[in-house]
Amino acid sequence: MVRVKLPSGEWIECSGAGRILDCLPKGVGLVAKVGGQLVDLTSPLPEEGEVEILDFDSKEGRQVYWHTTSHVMAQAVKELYPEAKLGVGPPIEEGFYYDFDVGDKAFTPEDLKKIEERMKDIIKRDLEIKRIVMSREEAIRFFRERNEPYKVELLEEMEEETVSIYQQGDFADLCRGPHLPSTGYVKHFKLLSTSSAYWRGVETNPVMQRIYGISFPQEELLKRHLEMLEEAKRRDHRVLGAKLDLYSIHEESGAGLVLWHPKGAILRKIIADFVIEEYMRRGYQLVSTPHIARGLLWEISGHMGYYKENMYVFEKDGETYVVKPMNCPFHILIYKTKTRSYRDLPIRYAELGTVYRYERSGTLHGLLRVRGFTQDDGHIFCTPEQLEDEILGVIDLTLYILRTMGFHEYKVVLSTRDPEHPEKYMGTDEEWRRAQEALAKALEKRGIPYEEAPGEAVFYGPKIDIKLVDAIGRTWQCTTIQIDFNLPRRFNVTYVGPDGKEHYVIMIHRALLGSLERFIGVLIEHYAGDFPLWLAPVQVRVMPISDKQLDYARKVYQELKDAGFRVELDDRSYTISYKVREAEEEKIPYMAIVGRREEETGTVSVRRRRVGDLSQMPLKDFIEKLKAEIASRK
RNA sequence: GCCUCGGUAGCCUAGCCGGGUUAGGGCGCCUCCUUGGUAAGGAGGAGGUCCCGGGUUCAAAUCCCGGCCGAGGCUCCA
Repeated sequence: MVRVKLPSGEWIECSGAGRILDCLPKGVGLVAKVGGQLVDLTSPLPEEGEVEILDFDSKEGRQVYWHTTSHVMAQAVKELYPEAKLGVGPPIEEGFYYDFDVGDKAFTPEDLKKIEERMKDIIKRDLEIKRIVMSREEAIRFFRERNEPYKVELLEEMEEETVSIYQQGDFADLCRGPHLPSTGYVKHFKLLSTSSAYWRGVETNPVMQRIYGISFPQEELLKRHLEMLEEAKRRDHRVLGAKLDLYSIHEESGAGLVLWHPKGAILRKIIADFVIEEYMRRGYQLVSTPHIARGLLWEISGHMGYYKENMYVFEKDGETYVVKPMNCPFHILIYKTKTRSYRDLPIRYAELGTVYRYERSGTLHGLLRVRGFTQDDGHIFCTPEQLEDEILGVIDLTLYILRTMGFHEYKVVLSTRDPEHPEKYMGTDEEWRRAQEALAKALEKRGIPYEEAPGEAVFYGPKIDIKLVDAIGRTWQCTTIQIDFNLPRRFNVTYVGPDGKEHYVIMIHRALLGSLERFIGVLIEHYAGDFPLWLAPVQVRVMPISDKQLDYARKVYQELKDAGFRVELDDRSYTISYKVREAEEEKIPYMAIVGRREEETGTVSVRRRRVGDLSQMPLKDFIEKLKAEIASRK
């Protein structure tokens, strides 16, 4: 007797020698979980114990669904282009892809249509998907016969002695599985894009053609997903950035170098002022350091060795200089101007430091990936005992800032060292143990769920990365909190302990917004350009109904300006409808409309963007209303 | 850097496949009329190296080759 938990939460009981699938109500479930292990619904029912059935509402269910769709796509491609060689085809965060070696060919949109048609046909055939277990040797022979060299290469590098192959009709793929019971399980799908990718992501390897797609069990879900992709396009910060007149990037001045226009510059200043003020409140001291430094500094820091490719280096009078790619060495030099006692620690330096890093041209992307950017950088020098409290402080500060900026959901990753290869890392075992523990404990104390990523730490220390989730569910990496065992040694950064001896400080690098450029890019997409009042580059536009009210409009404008608001006057001789339409499109939060009636009563008619007319009110009341809304930062 | 796709006025875009009058439209800009009460008032006008170079042709925005630039990916990362 086996207890089976259905996706609905309901339990049923099964027994017998059949497949798991046979005891389920028709159409229920995509994959099963037995003893923590995902298995095919077509696998035999265990004799006893519990089986959990998963459907598309679970992450695992979706992954299996997408994985099978990728096999269906691969089968369609093989049927249409028999010469295509299979690469790999996994499910991803949102959908799936499959890589093919098709020689010089590239898939066109018309090819995708053809492939989609063939996929529909394969789904209609409702081919049974069979799991076949064989020895690795057998599998190598199998794929060699089928002329699939990439599969053979994968197999030759595997350590397992037996492997599984999934077969549907004439199509077979090396695959761990599990998969859906038959191709008919795939319902609604769409091939989204093509690109090239190197075999196994290595530049010297052959180029393969990748096709991305997505699938859903209900048409409605597919429709919604495609709408979400449209929505993401609508929010593109590069389009909005131009439309809202925030910034531009020019061929003449260089790719990846941002020119902030008045409206973008003010947005940048509002954000910068906000974070600096908050830093000062929390015990940071502001420092400021130059844009260039002698090469010597970067020799000491080690960047000349392992980071040289990314640095802008130049010569003057036979001396090498470097445009700074980081701020930390400067902050260290400031720290080192005095002998520091443990009583002086922690010392927290902050700087909005503009750094320059050479990035390959293909990687540049609007504001999200640039070559010159301003980090909201900070370095904390502390003792090992202080580490946990400092991390707590940084986490609290980060969450406060991100929440204020309108982000309420996060994904947190704790990157730790690879326990198998401690020799790849700087610092002692004790330091690593202590640091990793401090990071984990701080997260736990705040009840923040996180994912641990062993082996993902950089060589100089463990780190916490915070990815924020935006209004339409996409994640963006901004915040990083890193512990550094390397630079204190290279620069001999120490403090005198209670024992009268010198000890290396613990150094924490932290950038909370990451960079102003990237953060503003994310912010534009998050709000779709429709910023809350406290961030809006223009908060109010005063609009006279006709030229007869120009004098009164100027007076209103001046009073609002004197009250400290970011205000504009639309003194053009256009109709009010036209001015309203334009202000709405420019996403200006408030319109102060003044006509004869307002002039006579000393009032303004207030219109809130996207809401409409809020009716006439005394100018004083409007000012109070604005002040309250700005103070709420909502 | 590599692969794919693209490049027509400040911006968006038709024309390109099947070469053939002065390259068409919209926004914006300028001038004039209009002074209008909450998402486009009307008329007129200016504005183009059709990315650049070469080739094919009687004829090239259109076809071919090379280059430059951009976008989407790969890779990397804040």
